[in-house]
Amino acid sequence: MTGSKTQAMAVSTESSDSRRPVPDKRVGILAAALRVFSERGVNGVAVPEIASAAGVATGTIYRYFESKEALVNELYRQEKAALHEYLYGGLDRDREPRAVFDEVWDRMVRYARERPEVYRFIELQDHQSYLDEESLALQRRMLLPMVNRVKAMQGRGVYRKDVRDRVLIAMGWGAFVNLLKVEREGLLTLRRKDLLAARELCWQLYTGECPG
Amino acid sequence: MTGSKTQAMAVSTESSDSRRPVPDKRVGILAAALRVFSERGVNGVAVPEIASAAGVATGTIYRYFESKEALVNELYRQEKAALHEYLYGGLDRDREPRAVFDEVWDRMVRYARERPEVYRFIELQDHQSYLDEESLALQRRMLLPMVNRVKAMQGRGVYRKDVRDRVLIAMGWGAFVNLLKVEREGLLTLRRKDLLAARELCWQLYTGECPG
Amino acid sequence: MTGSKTQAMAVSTESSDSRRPVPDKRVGILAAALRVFSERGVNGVAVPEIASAAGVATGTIYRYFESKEALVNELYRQEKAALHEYLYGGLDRDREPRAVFDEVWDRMVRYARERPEVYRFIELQDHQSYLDEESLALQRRMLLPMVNRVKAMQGRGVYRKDVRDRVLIAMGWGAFVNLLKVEREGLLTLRRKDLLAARELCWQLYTGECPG
Amino acid sequence: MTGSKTQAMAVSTESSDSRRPVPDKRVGILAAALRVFSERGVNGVAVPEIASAAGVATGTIYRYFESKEALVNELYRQEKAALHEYLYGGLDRDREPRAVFDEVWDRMVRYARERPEVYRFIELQDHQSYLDEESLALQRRMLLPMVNRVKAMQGRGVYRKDVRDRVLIAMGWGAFVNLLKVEREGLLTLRRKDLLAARELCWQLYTGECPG
DNA sequence: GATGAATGAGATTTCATTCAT
DNA sequence: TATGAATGAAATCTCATTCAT
Repeated sequence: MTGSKTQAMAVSTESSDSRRPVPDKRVGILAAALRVFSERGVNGVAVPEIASAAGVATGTIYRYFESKEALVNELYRQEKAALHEYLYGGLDRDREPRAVFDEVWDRMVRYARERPEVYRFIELQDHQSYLDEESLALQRRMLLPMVNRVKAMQGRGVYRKDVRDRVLIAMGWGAFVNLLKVEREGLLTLRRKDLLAARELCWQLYTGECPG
Repeated sequence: MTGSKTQAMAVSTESSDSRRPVPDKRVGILAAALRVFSERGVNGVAVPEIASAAGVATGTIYRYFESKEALVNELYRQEKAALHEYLYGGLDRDREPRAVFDEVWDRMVRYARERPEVYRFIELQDHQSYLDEESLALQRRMLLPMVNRVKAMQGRGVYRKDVRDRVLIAMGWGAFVNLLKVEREGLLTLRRKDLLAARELCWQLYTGECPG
Repeated sequence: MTGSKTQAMAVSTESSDSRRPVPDKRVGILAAALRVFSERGVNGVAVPEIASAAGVATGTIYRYFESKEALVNELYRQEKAALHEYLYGGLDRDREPRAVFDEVWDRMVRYARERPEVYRFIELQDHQSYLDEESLALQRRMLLPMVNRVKAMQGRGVYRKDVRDRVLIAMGWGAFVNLLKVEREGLLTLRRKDLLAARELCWQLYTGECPG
Repeated sequence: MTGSKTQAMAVSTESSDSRRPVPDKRVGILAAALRVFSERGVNGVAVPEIASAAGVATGTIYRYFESKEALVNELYRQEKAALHEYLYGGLDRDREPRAVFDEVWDRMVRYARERPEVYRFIELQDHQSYLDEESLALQRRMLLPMVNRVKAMQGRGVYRKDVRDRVLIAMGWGAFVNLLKVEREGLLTLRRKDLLAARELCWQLYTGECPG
């Protein structure tokens, strides 16, 4: 973990010594839970449904997780961390601000396309009552690097200073996430052009630059 | 009781001296439901909890609503319509675009301060499975005037044209709503200055204008 | 009550001194209860439904009857007694046995046509758990005159002696009542001819006579 | 699928050595439901009571039946079919009409002795509102062979022709069933002699023959 | 007396969790 | 270890009865 190859390390650790063609029941359960939770909410899904979505018996869930609540928390933390890693992992923060911004935005879009359930799940409101202190702490911890990045950019005169860092972040994130939500609800189909325009918009929102 | 007064009596008794002194049990139930739903989600609240929040017995809920589902739909439609009315009711759309924009934004903020549960409830994801066709139709119908307004502004060269109307709306609304959500989660406290800055930001987002 | 004009007496008592165009709420409630009970069973009807069928408020039921159970018992006793009176009241038992038999049978049929709900209600099984000791006693008491009549007819060599009185009665009554039930279920429509044939059959059942 | 053994194996495993040693929870629930329904009516019994009569937990009922209504229908169809099979199964209809009649009657009596709850349950009125189209169709279908038998006997000059087939059946069945009902109500105890006499009576009812 | 909204105990049904196999 | 039937507490909904007007 000392070097720069975080991702590579992770991969080699993963594949370790024995061929693991079956990605472990625990993983399958979490994946299935993510799928059904993102569709119908945490409270809207019964444990046996998670089990059958995962192709295991109900009881098996309880061999891997103490309770539904524990499963929800674990899933939340895993997906939150994975998203964070996907967005910021191996990011070269020394490049041009705009390039870094575009890279992160593109990763956000790519992730939304690859694993749309993740955003749905993370933005769910109805798991709030399930989340334990550790999950809430993670939530806050994950925010910090973003805040620091924005602060730094403001300090360097790249991002606008007339709006507080957290306000900028909240609005930028909300704009992006709601775009996905609206598309998911079928009110809008996002084409390549739209996404580029939205990226541009967001950049202007952060920096205060004008179009054109 | 011999003359014509019977009716008059009844009427005068009815309207008495104050506006709606009895707020009606139905109204109380809806208000209580809004409160508890916005806190723990629709699936997270049992009917007896709604009842006790409303100060009535469980059975009373069912005198006013066919089922929990019917209650959720009615509440959704009521709040959606009330919000819409609050934001756009009596709005003078012929004033300066910026003045109209500011007015709507200020109403959004004011409503969020007066009735914070409404945004929480309306933005909940977990009532989606409860919503019937009528509610979904309302959802779509409510969007139209907004789209038309944006289209008109784009046509008049006020709002930027390089971003599709629905994309603009989705991002603007998402930015605002997430600001509230983040505040609610305790990650941020919005001061007067922040809200004005956010308004400015959003205007720039719509128009493409530059700060300063 | 000393004379023979029982019926006339009853009528004159009924109309007494004041015009009673409204036949008393109590009577209306019992009538409505009979109607709905006979259709959906005692357990299948809620008290407010009885009330609305009677055109009174729910609470009014409880001004006239202590409970649903009390209402059921009263209705049962009233209808059982009324049926008994209709079938045997003022019957001249000294006429030809066959004439008496035909008369009773015809009354049974007439009553079934005039007030079909009565048979349905009385033959219901699901009020058994509601019936109190008094109702059960009436049930037994009502049987006695029939048993005595059959015994007398057996003694006079009119009805067959090779079958016990109560067996004869049970079978005759069951045959008649099931005929009505089957018609009610829509499996059969009883024409005049069928009813005469059934009467003949029943007479032969009681007496052992042959057709023709 | 190369050999024939797969199936053969399965079969021999299936039938093993003893006749259905495990009477299956489903069967137990149906049996318990029959018992309690026949005593207090379908509407008079709550699901937990069925459960405790069956020696299972309440929730278990719902693993085997979709709803109380589904349970009632299944039970109804099962018992109706079983009764029909018991009465007519393997019957040699080519024997003397009287012998066939006696055989069926005796089976009716035997079944009433072995499983008295079946008649009680089937003749209940208060499950009518529960019965679905399939059950009602079965009801009608089950009647047909009886009607055909009676028609045939009338054609052969065995049963009387002056009474319509369905009227004969309704009266005969009603006579029998009410005999049982009266006995169950404690108004009568049926001895062997009574049952033989009743059988004779019923035969005469069908044929028009005279006693002696 | 009459009303019918309100009540809350009880009915039906669901579901997180356990446990015998 | 995995299974999935079984469990019973809790959820949704009904209804006999009460009581303020």
